[in-house]
Amino acid sequence: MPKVTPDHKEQRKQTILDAAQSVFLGKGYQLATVDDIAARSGLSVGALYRYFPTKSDIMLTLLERKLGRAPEILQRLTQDIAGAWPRLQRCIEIFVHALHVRHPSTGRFLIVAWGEAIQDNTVRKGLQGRYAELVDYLASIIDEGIAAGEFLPGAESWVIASMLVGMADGITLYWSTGTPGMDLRAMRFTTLQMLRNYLTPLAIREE
Amino acid sequence: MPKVTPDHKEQRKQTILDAAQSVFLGKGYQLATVDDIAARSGLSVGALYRYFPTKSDIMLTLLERKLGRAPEILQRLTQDIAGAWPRLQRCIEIFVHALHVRHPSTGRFLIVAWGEAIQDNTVRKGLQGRYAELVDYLASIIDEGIAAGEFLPGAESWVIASMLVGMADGITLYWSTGTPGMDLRAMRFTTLQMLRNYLTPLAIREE
Amino acid sequence: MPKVTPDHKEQRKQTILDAAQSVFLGKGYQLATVDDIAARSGLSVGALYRYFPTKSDIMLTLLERKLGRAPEILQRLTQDIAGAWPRLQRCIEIFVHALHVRHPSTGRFLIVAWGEAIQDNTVRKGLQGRYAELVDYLASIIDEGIAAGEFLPGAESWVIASMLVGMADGITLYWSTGTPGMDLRAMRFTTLQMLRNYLTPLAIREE
Amino acid sequence: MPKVTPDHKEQRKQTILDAAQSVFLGKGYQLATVDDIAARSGLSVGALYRYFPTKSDIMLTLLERKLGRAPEILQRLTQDIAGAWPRLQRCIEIFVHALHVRHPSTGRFLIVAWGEAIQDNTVRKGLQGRYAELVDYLASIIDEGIAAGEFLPGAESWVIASMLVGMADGITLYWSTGTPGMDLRAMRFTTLQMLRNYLTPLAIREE
DNA sequence: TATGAATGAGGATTCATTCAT
DNA sequence: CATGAATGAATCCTCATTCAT
Repeated sequence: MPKVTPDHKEQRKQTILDAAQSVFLGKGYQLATVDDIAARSGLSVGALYRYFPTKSDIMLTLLERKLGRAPEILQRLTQDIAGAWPRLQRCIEIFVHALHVRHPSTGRFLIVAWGEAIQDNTVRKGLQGRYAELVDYLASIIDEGIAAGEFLPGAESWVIASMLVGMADGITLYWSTGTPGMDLRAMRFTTLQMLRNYLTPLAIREE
Repeated sequence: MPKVTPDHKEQRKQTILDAAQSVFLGKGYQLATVDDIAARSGLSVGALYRYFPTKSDIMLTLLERKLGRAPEILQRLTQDIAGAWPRLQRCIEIFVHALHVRHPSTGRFLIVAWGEAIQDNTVRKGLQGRYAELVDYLASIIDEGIAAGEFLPGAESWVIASMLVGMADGITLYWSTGTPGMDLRAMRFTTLQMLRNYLTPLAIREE
Repeated sequence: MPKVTPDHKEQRKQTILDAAQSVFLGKGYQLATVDDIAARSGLSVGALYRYFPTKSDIMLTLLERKLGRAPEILQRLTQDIAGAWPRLQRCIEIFVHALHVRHPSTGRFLIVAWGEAIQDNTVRKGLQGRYAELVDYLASIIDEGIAAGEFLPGAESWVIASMLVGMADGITLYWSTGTPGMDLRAMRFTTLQMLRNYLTPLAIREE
Repeated sequence: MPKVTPDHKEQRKQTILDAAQSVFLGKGYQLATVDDIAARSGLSVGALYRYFPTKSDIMLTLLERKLGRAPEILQRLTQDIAGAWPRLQRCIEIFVHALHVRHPSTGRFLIVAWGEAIQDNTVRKGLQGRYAELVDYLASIIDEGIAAGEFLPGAESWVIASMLVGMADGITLYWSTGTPGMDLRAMRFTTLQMLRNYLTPLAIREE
């Protein structure tokens, strides 16, 4: 009789992933040892290898769960909002909020992942996939706004979305490493201002 | 017996740094071995250690020379341009140009450096310092524009500059790793458009 | 609750031994893991340890059952044959037949056992004991032939028997590993020819 | 300036191989650790890996040098002997002599190699190749004897040679592990006797 | 100065064995 | 009795750094 097979396994995996993340955040992937992870998770090395065949798989799973789900989550949190502009606005607020309050560690993990992306194709593809999904979603919002006559007709949705995601990740790099003098709130405000200026010119707004 | 003291040493250092960079770009810092660097540079490991006391020092020097000089270079290339807007415009063009044509490897090195920044304070400080210098310079241009009545009086120069540098680095991450579907030219165009809309509202432009 | 005590245990043991043998034949003893054996036998590792206290014990039991019984079996199959020469002839035929048709895997197991004999005294003693028993039995046949005037009086039975067993095992090594170009039938024929020439010289045969 | 490149490297290799052999003879290949070999050779593990890329390569090289050269050596030692029978006789004497006096460890190494042959194709091929070469050489002697009218015309040289080599290796197994009661001298004598009886029947001998 | 052989601690991974359920 | 998760010592191999020549 299997004692716990159903979710006991999932719990263990999660324990390991949590331990791994916290170790990775401290020393990066390469410098983190499997022993470190085992120690932090309270398991033995051997046990760890029952759940992940390789140190690399831990990283990959972490990547998938911590970063890969971002697009889906963002979508879930905003899809019910009416109006392209409010939805876009909400996306940006969520990003800032997440960075600021909710998951400050995710930012650091993004950096660790980028560090590995240089020599690990799977990691690189993972990050690029996440990027594409985020851009797609933001672009779809903008397109919707254009279609609804809410936004400037000629706006290049994909370009704008790319810039937003790029800026988000760039800012994450610095913010997550404690760069002094960053004012996320002001950046959010200015970004929204610029977007509004650009997407909804006077002509439209006045209607 | 006489020769080799003045800049022969500097040449050797540069050879090593070049070799190191190309190795780092391929496997990252941790996975690159000193033997790799020695082999690529055509020198022996022993020789290498005459110029750099530690593998880490190679990285640090590289960081300083390849990334740390960016602010200074940007400044040198643009300081003589008259007018805040043309100068700002030029900065963005230079960035895109550098990414696109001139130093495509610098982008990858930036990623490698970020990977190390997680656990290496010196690297982190280096990256943050570069960030601060770049932001300072861009902000100074904007401030100048405001002072000259060229830009919107209330614009928060430091915030805007932060956003620009953040976006630049974020885009660099993806671009340097060959993310498909990125249109740097269009991004540059749209960025300039947005900035212009924001910084020089109709009221000012009409004057 | 009642059942399983008499020979159920023996059946289990046999299942395990069969599984173990087939695993050993594939990767040798050292490389075979207890998990391998458990998997092949359809039992759990834990169950396996109820029947054998140690991986080593599995090997030892296997050695005893698969190799150690050979002398006894050979004896049983030939003891009723009248005449020393027909009996000797039959022994050689049985050996070739076994190698050829019946138990091709036994040969490979002999090799595995020899591999262990280097560092395991018990295994070594087991193989040497089997050797001694086989030699003893063959020598006893020859001695009988001499006593019966069937064979050359001065023949050194133990020496000849040793040579036969040695040759048998040597040939087994190569045959069991698929060495190309071995003609067991011809070897059997020539061996019998030589033995006959040697043991029953013309003088005797003509009588 | 390379300090010692020419044969310093070969010397080191030999040192390592000697150490490895003595370790292998004691615990077999699998149980022998690289640390064992390093310790016995007086070198560090790291040094060892400068000369052999893998533990397995040490084994393979050893196989080649200690066993693979046997056919060549046998040939060199006997090729100048006139007459097929004297040459065949000498081969057998050399084998017994080698086993007895000169290289008692080679026999044990043969066993270790066989133990690996089960799961290592290269080792298996090596042993089979050595076998084929030895058989070929002995068969060529016999063929020569037949051609010269010295031996029985119908003798199947390859079969006889196979039997001899098989017997040699089989006997080696037992002898090298100290099996009691083996009389190599008597075996040699009886083998020669049998061969002579078989290959040079009275008809030929009387001529 | 330059060389590259040597060092040896450290890291990922395996596996015989135990034991709570 | 059976299960299979857990343990952790042991193994192969790597690599930054040193130093004799």
